[in-house]
Amino acid sequence: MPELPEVEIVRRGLAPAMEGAVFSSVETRRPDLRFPLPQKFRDRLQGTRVDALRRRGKYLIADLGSGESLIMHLGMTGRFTVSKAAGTVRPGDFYRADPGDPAHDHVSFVMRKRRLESRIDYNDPRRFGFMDLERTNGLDNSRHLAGMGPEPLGPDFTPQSLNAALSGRSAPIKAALLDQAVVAGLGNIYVCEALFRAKISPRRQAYNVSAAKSALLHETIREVLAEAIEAGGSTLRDFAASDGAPGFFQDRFQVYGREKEPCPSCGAPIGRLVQSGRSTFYCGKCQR
DNA sequence: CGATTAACCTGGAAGC
DNA sequence: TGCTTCCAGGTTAATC
Repeated sequence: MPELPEVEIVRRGLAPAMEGAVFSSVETRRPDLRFPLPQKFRDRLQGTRVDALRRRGKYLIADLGSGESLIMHLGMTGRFTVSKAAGTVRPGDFYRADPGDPAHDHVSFVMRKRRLESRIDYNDPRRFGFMDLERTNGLDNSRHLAGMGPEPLGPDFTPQSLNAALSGRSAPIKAALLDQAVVAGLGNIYVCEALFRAKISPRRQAYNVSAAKSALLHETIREVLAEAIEAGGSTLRDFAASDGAPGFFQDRFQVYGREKEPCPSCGAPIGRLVQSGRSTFYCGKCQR
């Protein structure tokens, strides 16, 4: 579920509980998620302060006072929920909207900032998510972040940089945009939406996207991501902000999940095809 | 080297 | 109702 907008919504929800707070308790209920949890995971977190919680593509990164960073990825079904810690709550305060299946609460943190305690639960049924610890220094070259493309909402993502990244590639533009090395943070939904807005066929080979179309695509990528963040992300099945609130951008999808419905631009039925094993939704008439 | 596919894992929806 | 099959927001190791 989580592409860049959803991860950004999660970051904004976790930041008040995590930034400036210390891990007072770390509980793991299994040794691994997608990968084994790092060695001495609890020891390296407990008592450590979080200086900042940031996002890089679909990754969440908590920079710690210890000189390490906690890297978190939500995979497909990862979800963080923030609630007040047991013990500090008053009766009726312990409200956790839609907690999901507790069988999949794999990691829990208790964060303490002065006298305020927050409980953070990580729930992930499919366990495609992971957590890792790396030195903050040189993090951009760590195994998870090395080779990652520019942040689409940042200054390094320009019409020229996108055009250059696409120029050497013969893969379909759909596949190229899913490659995190081209631009960070896009997933299946927002690639479909951005290509529709730019009226580019998902089948077109990346190097055949003209400079003018690259510039338009650059604009539609930023536009669709910014609008999605503004709407609180997209909730298809199980995405929710860390306070349990759903997103609303799914109501504004123009093509994603709308096979056979009329194209909002020309009225022709929306098509679906499978590219690199994933569904692509598009308008065969508008997108060339 | 770049591109495509299979696999990781579970749950929900659709089909029979 | 119950069983089977298909599909899902992501990444990556293996194969072409």
